[in-house]
Amino acid sequence: MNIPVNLPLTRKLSTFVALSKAELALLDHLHQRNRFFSAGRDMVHQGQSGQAAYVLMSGWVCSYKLQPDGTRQIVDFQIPGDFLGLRSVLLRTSDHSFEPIVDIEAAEVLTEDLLEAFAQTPRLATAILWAASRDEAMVVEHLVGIGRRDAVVRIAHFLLELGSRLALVGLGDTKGYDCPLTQYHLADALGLSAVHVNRVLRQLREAGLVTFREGHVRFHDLDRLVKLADFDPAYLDHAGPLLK
Amino acid sequence: MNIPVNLPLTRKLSTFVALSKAELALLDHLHQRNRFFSAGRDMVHQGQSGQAAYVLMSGWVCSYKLQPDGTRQIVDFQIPGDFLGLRSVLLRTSDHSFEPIVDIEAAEVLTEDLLEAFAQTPRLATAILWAASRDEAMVVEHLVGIGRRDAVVRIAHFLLELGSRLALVGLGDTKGYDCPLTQYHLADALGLSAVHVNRVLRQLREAGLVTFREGHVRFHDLDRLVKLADFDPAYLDHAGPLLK
DNA sequence: CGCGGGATTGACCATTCTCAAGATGTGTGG
DNA sequence: CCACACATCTTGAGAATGGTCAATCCCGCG
Repeated sequence: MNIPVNLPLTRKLSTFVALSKAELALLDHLHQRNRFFSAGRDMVHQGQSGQAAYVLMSGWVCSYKLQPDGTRQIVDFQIPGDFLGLRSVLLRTSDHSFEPIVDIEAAEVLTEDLLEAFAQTPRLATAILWAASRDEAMVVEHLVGIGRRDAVVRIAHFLLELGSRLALVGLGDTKGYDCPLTQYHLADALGLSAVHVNRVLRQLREAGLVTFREGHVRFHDLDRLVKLADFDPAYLDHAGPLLK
Repeated sequence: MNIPVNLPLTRKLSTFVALSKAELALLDHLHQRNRFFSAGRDMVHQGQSGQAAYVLMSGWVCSYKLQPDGTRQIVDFQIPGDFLGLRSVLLRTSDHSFEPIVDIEAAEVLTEDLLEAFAQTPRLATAILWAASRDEAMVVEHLVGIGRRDAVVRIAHFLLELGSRLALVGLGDTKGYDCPLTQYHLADALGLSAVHVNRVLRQLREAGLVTFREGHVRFHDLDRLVKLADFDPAYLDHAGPLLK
């Protein structure tokens, strides 16, 4: 019996807790029921029916809220290794929609399996709750960004945060990463207009800091970019206590 | 043995679940260790030491994050009946600070007491998790507001949301409510400058919609204000499933 | 070849910010 | 009781960040 350690979720959690063989096997077990969703077609889990959560295996998803006036605000992006609708199991979910940005593969996690896993290994439960708490910290950081950072810093910060998250699951490094988002996605996430996103991206590119183009993000001068964005990945690490 | 039903938390939870005598007593038990904090003096629970949560009994608190450049973003306000640092018990807390806006009274909740209460009455646990989930929904709504609403709608929406929350614990009605916030608080919460907050408040006042003055908020034309702000309290109610 | 989604760019506009000057009110020390 | 410091609120003038509208380009696809 071989235990895959290449699942993105496993990889992510392993960064923070050294998981035992049994725990790895349990995680693997949670990844049995794979499902596929098409880009652009909303996969809304709401209320009664949405008793299941998913772990994103490949592809990108965004969770967003639509305004009465037609504009939308993207609350968060999910990348491989992230949960979708975890809160609808643990707590009760808030009412936003999920839209796959590209075709995705996701493992359906049954509530009962998850709870059983929790009961069997408290360490795994801790690790998963850590992940949930990290998601929350990201939403808060997102709030701060929109409220108190100008467009340039906002976009720089966003690209760096994505990079950190992707690196954690092996989908990026200090050079850059693949990124299927359009400039419209950035605009909806960052509270800007697409036109202005375009202008700021050009500015960052011409300053030799970072390129966002043709599905790739390339860091040209990571140090200067980090300094410009005042990027401190502390809220993503959350290391400390959990390593015990 | 008398069971007080006037605790703000009890009042809040009762709106959504009919609590039994035993559950009411348990809630009462959670409110034994009262503590006081002074306005302006940060009560930061971070990491190791902060194993306790509080239930705010009276007064207002805000949770915020400081930026490297000195500006701050207020993430949320807590009013009587709200938890402070609940996530540091259930999950792991993110790293923002708490500051009492006025002198406050708060009941310290020990982790063990809370977990015991959860074990004894699943219904109470559900109710408390509902409250946590509602807090999260508010942060998301806050994010949407900053990202996609202009200053007038933003402020109108904020004042209405506060009104709804306060009404739930008996501290306000459709006429208005007492509110110790300064215009600087509004600015830091809504991602605006204090000067502009002032101008918008004047505008709302002169339009005969709402007055924010001398520690009071008065709704002059609630219907028109709700319409202007596109205010839909759905995300605050979360009724439905929980009433079963 | 024509169409549609995304990216670009310019010109102009407006919401919101910054700076600055007062006004008002409250608490403290003299 | 007065004077002063300090916090809060107000208002004006000018600047700026970011938005809207509109045209164009590029490219993959049926």
